[in-house]
Amino acid sequence: MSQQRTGGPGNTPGSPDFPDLPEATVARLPEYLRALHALAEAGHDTASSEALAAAAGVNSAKLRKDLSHLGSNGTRGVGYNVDRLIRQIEHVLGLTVLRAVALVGIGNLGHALAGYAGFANRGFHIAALFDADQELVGRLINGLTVRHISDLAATVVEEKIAIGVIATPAHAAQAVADILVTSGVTSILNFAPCVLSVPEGVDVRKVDVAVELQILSFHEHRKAAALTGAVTL
Amino acid sequence: MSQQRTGGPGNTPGSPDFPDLPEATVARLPEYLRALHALAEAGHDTASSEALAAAAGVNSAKLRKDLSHLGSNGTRGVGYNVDRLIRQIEHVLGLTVLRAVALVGIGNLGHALAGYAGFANRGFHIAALFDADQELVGRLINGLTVRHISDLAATVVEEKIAIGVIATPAHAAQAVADILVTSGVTSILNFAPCVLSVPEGVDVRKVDVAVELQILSFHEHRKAAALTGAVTL
DNA sequence: CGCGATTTGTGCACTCGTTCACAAGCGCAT
DNA sequence: ATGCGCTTGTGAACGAGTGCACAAATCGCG
Ligand SMILES: NC(=O)c1ccc[n+]([C@@H]2O[C@H](COP(=O)([O-])OP(=O)(O)OC[C@H]3O[C@@H](n4cnc5c(N)ncnc54)[C@H](O)[C@@H]3O)[C@@H](O)[C@H]2O)c1
Ligand SMILES: NC(=O)c1ccc[n+]([C@@H]2O[C@H](COP(=O)([O-])OP(=O)(O)OC[C@H]3O[C@@H](n4cnc5c(N)ncnc54)[C@H](O)[C@@H]3O)[C@@H](O)[C@H]2O)c1
Repeated sequence: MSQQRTGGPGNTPGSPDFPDLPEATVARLPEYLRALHALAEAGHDTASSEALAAAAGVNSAKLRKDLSHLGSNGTRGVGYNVDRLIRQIEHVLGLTVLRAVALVGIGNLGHALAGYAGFANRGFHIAALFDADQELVGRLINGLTVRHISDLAATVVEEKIAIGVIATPAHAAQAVADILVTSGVTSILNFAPCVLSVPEGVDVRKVDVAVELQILSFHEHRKAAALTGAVTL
Repeated sequence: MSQQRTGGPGNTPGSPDFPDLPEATVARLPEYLRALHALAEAGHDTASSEALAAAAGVNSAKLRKDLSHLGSNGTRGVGYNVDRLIRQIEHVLGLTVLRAVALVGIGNLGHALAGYAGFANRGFHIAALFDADQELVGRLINGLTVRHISDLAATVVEEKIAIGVIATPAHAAQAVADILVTSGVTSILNFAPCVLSVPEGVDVRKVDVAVELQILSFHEHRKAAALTGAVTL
């Protein structure tokens, strides 16, 4: 029943330190962060909303409004201080601590994720790998030993893991989610094509490649129809 | 500059055959499709909006409204005919033809995608693999030979490929996108963490795992703040 | 020190999406 | 045939998100 967005019990409408942002804004902050890192690397130490918006692929008015939600960070007539804004966004996203992640299901996709360098640069540390297959348990992947799923609970506590990634087949995903939640994980990223049911207070996000392709397919279909339609006109 | 959503030139507001759906609805149809397949496999040949909504992880009113956009497909007092609805949604999404996909960048992630069985069941066929690395070119992966990126244009035409998937490092993604577009691809799924600039008429969708984790991180941070806040209260 | 060029922050109008609540429609049992 | 219970389809109210357009603020320069 319960799924995705879950407000806390008290549902703090906006603590002093924490301006509780619109969800759409939250979803774009990581993009801004990436764009800012790119600009910083390119030597800019200041960036206008126009420049930053272009780098992040959004409209500049939207970017300014988004940033205004985290307080005034820019200087009129000048733009935003790149380093300062990076720190600001990282603070808001809770990326000042390196977050430990558990990866469950070390198959095709799990292997790729385990070997992905892009996590470390973006605030995450894969702390442990799990699988149910005894063939895999004990194997070393990218410096980490695959552990049996039955060790998950202990490891989650030990390594202070709050985020779990599910890369198992769909039929196993709910069971894995239950284990994760029971072990104390409160955020899940699910690659299996299925709906997960989790208690309130646990956040779930889903990545489904086939869904993305199907959305593209729809637009392909529409474009083709528009074309043949134009011909018959 | 131009990016994502691009209406056709004539911008058909809604052809007779094609009710041009709200984008939010389009994004959910694949979920409904998956849920329907699951129900069909479980032996149901009819499903109420309530049941289907639960299986797809949405609210039933939303589901009914979404489906009403593709015409009346249900029977009052009974529900939806599962098989009929599957066909209907597949038709709307343009999944009645098996769509050919080109995969570019056969590294860590590309390997996983190339070996993914989940595409075939959901309307897609990986028609060709490309990489710039001569070491990889010629290698056989899951029954497909990796070709050099310079062969892309010819292959796209030959195999009638309209969708490209980019799984190269970010610094190569724009160049690859340009090649894809020049070759005639009109839809791109981008796994590289960067913004792509494409001409109008080309659709781009992006999957960024780190972004998903960062959004989860935000909510983790918020949950933690709410908790410590409650303690000090 | 004042002025013009520039860029932020935001009020406002608008579009898009969600949810409620219920009338209309359907099948079944009697 | 008629009525009853169930479920769809949808009008209407609401809420979230977007984009425009401009006033307020800052800087550099003369
Ligand atoms: N391979 C891809 O590129 C890709 C792309 C998109 C989505 N996915 C999805 O990701 C998931 C994994 O895909 P894959 O190709 O890696 O599959 P896979 O079969 O290669 O790997 C699945 C792994 O999960 C393990 N597993 C099974 N049950 C388990 C359990 N109860 N606890 C712990 N581990 C368990 C298996 O031992 C196996 O190692 C699937 O749901 C798939 O649909 C994969
Ligand atoms: N590995 C993951 O799990 C993962 C997860 C999320 C996102 N990503 C993203 O996906 C992309 C690929 O990741 P990866 O881990 O597979 O990297 P990788 O380095 O293992 O593979 C990249 C491949 O792209 C090829 N390539 C480079 N330039 C090319 C060009 N111009 N034309 C064609 N091919 C070219 C390389 O030869 C290599 O084979 C990256 O952008 C990464 O950020 C990866």
